[in-house]
Amino acid sequence: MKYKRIPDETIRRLPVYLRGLMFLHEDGQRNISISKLADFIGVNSWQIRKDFSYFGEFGVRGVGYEISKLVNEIKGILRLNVVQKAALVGAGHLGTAILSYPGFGVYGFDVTAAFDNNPKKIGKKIKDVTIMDISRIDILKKKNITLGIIAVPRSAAQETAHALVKAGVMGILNFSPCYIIVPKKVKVITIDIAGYLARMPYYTPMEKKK
Amino acid sequence: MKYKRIPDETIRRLPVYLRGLMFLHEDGQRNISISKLADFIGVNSWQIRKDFSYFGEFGVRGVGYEISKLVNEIKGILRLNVVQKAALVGAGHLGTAILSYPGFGVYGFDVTAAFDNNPKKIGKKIKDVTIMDISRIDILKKKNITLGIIAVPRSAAQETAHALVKAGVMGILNFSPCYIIVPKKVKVITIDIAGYLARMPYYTPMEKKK
DNA sequence: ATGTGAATGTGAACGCATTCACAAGAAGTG
DNA sequence: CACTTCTTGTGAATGCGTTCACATTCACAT
Repeated sequence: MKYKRIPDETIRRLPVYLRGLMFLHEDGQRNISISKLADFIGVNSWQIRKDFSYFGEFGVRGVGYEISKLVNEIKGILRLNVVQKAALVGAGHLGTAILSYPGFGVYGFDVTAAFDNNPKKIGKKIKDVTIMDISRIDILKKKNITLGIIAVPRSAAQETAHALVKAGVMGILNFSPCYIIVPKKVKVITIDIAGYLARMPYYTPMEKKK
Repeated sequence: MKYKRIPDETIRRLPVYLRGLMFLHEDGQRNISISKLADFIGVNSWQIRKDFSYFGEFGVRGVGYEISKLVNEIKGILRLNVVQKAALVGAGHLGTAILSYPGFGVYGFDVTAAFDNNPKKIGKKIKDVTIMDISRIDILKKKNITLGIIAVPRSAAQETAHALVKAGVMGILNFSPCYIIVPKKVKVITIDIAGYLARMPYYTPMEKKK
């Protein structure tokens, strides 16, 4: 394999592959061919093969892949083979859903800290995590937490991001529907939940009224 | 303007532009230049201009854009200028968060129905929406609801999708971390919340332990 | 040993989206 | 009215990612 720049799109797809493989493994499957995997997760087989080829040869020609090996390889690439700790800011409805969501654990994440600025919420426990006052955010440094999740109202998003960065966070998952400014070294991924739905009507032309 | 196929990526970005423009309008701004808008939402100015150019000329050369006009144009393209009704399936933590989330209203969506299969939840009200038993999903046809939001556990996602399609839904926003099979005419967008976070460690190399 | 079938891995071709460079148009100034 | 400045709109170039076609490798059967 020659060296080639790895497309961002490939990185975006790796968690999808990983997820599918882990579910298959849970169901008791041990080996799989790419075309079966492709059908299971709904992408093209050549796409998966190409994506893997950037990182090495994980399968055996003519035979297929050992799922557990593949899972470990992808985890290694994404650095998910160690537990990654994350902190949540904003314990509203969305924040609560995030703390209760089992999906993060699947990828090896542990949301181990939560903050809010509403005194009524401070001290409450959601799934083993006690909500702390936002002023105590510096604790992240001590706890060695480098990932932050923003689930605050839009108006507070920028200052929250700033506080997280100051507390040593290197990656931010931002659920506020706005652009936030951070130092270049910090990676931000913004998810505008409603924005995804907003594309839908474009693809689903209205039924005509009869 | 010659006709050109419209890139999917352009459609993906339109809600981002729309969101930014609406917020600026709320703040009292009436006119704007693309470069200002680009700074505000964090993309390149030529990207926005190119995206707009697929649909026509919305601005005045040398002058700029009238925000309200631009908002209407984009809403028109995305078919968001009429209220779009959506139905939620799964009233767990995530479902509750979605029902309470103000962001959908910004784009003109109204989540007007909610379903669950847990008898304990049936009849409860969350933000004016009463949760119904999933068996009553056929009501969507009568109510003319053509968008569905899936917030059920992964194991129930496929059957939920099937039920939604049978009830006449043409677009599905799927929060279950799995691929779901639907007829070709139905548009599915899957959001694996944790999957976004899973990319993060790749971009944020671990700090070395000292 | 040899042939057949099955699956992987990858260079090359292709196509699409981003980026660039510049023409076109509007307003303000002297 | 000429000139400058500002900003939009777009054809063309570039570059990146997807798709293809096929060489490669392994297992198994005979």
